[in-house]
Amino acid sequence: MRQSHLFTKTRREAPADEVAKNAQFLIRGGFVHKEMAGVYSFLPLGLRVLEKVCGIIRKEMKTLGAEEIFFSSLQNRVLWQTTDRWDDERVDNWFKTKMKSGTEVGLGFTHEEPITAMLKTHLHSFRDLPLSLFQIQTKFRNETRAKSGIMRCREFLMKDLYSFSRTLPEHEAFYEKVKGAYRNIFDAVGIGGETFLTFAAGGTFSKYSHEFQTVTEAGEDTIHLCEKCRVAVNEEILHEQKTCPVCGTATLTPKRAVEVGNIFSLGTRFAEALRLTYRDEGGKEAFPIMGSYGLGLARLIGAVVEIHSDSAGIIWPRNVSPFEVHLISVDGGKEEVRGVAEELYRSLSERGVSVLFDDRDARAGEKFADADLIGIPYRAVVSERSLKEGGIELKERGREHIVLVPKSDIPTFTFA
RNA sequence: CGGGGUGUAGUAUAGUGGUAGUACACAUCCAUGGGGUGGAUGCAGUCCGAGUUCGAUUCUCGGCACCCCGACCA
Repeated sequence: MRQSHLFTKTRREAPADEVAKNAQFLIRGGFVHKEMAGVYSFLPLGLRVLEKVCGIIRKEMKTLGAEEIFFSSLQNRVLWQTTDRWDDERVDNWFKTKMKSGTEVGLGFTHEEPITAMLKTHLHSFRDLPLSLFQIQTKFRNETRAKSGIMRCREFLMKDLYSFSRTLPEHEAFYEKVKGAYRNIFDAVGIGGETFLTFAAGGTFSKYSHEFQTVTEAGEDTIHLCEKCRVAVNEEILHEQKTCPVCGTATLTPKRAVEVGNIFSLGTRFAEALRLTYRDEGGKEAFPIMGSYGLGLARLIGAVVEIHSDSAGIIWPRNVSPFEVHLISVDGGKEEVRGVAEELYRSLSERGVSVLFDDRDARAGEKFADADLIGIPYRAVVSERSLKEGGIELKERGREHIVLVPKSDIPTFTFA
């Protein structure tokens, strides 16, 4: 893409009303736009990052055998009354509104109810199980206080996955597989090293639920980390779990962290309340055992920015970068320099390399500063100087080392 | 939800009970062309409402919005 066609502009200064690094860089770079407190829209660069993250998630969901769906945001009040989750006394972060008729509807903050209810139409036999469904969809939560930039929003994208199993061992096996899938996702987006499986408050059907907490000062939870086992205990259950659940040590280090994902065992609570049953091998009526697995996309992106950035801007991990290469033409209007840059842009594009081509009529310093802010991992510079020295300069974002690639290598050059 | 704070141009900020200033951005021009270049000219603003006052962007009250701390976070 030509940067001259990119409608977003970078900003030199961070907005006065953002303190979180993730929001400051994402807004300065033109990735997102703030609509109101806790509500952010995605702009072209941000959307490209989002699509990369979605791609990584979809791949892992596919490996799990989950099928993708896309449910509505508007929710039927009767459904949620059935499970006793409509009352504001029970769930206080609902956004509710009314139809013209006066009938109340809710904006979904999660989707156990509608998905369970839908399956009454499609799930009848043990042969239909196990089954897992996921979506990447907008959730609404009426937070009393939005904070930490894009980390705690009132409207946000969530990947939510729901599993339906016949037996407890079958459920537990899937639950463990999801842990592995989540690990792969965090590794792929570049926060695997800072993200820890964390034991948190369970519920009716299990002693614990599991959270995936990414250690960062921008987080709002406190976890107690066992450095050896690389698992943690959420402070909220520290009164009942004072030691590492894996090795038993009491030497735990408190850390600030953000919950990027969580997984729950739900048992038959929703299936029973909504009367979702199937016929088992013996022809008897049975309830499927459910699990629910969430992953906040904006939080994930926010956490990546918090971890992968320096004073100049973002340093995107390759897998989530909006483009693979930032090609900068420092031509000052000189035809021969521009010609080489255009040739390189065409050559890379033809080979399927995604390139942000800074073809703007701007000075070198401004282009470099923008490139550092936007944070694409590879930077290629074509200039009169580089051509005189023999070719094109290549540099990795976040590193000082520059290599010179001969112009003749352009048609075949690949990034390591 | 409790406590605290802030609303001035597209952005970041200064200031004043009496014509609102600076920087960046933007527009035009000249010079320049490897780390946000120099210069000239131009465009653009006091959150909304009420009150006090001869006069309010400034003071008072109300509203709205935003931020921070805490509580909350199926």
